[in-house]
Amino acid sequence: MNTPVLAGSPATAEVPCTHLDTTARFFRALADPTRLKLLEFIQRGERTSAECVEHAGISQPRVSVHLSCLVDCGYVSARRDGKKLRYSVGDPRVADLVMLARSLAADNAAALDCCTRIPGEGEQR
Amino acid sequence: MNTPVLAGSPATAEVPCTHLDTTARFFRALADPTRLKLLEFIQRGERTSAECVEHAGISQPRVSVHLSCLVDCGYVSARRDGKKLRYSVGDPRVADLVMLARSLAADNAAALDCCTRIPGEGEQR
DNA sequence: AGCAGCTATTTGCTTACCCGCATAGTAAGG
DNA sequence: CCTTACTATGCGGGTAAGCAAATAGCTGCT
Repeated sequence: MNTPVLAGSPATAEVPCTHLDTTARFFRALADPTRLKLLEFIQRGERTSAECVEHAGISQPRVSVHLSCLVDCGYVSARRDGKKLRYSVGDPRVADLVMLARSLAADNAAALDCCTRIPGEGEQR
Repeated sequence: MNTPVLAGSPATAEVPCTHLDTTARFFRALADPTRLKLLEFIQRGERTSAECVEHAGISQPRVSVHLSCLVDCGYVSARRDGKKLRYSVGDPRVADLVMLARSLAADNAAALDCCTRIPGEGEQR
């Protein structure tokens, strides 16, 4: 399967890592443009999967995985409505977090662009 | 997809999609336990690279890269003091962000753990 | 039950990014 | 200058995680 974010850490598997590891995973869930897009989309109103698929512009399976991840991580909740599932954001702190991040990111947009690639090794294709 | 990000009103307004990539990158910078650890370390007081290396417990080159990333992303700023560079956190919003994330992550720790695991019982690949 | 629509999982490939080790570059001080 | 201390970059390897496409599994309606 392909649970998007989060999988076992490389060298730090069973370390009594306090919140660091958890928080890092938490952030990683938001570190993907697609999930971020979906989250903000759902934030603006309850959405069905189909709407999410269309909004995200990627395949349904991918969206399904991303949504599952967001649900698992507690960002959004799912509710069945007939044949469909409807997703919504339950925790108001999520909005705060995103807003705060957007504010900071906007202020450092130029620098962030510069930081696109950390090491700067072979890339391209 | 690579939009240059046009900085709009931070804490207000509608949300264009422009910032998505930038914000994702912003979160990605915090999606690593090591960087998170360094950030919180620096948050508690100005630190030299050497102190960061010792605190992080990884090689100096790695720490250098992580610190560069944090600086590039605007989380911390560097100041030269004699031969050394001293790092500190300038923006109070950083602390807010981390605290908010920790709060949310703590509440969803179980779910996050679940998302961490690989679905199949056995091995992955 | 059987069909149709919606959602989740599997497979295979590719890229991103973590690490340590070795080394190159640069700013201070003698 | 030249040396030394500090910081940054290059290389190679390994793992996580992204995507598309095909497919399996549910759920509700007729």
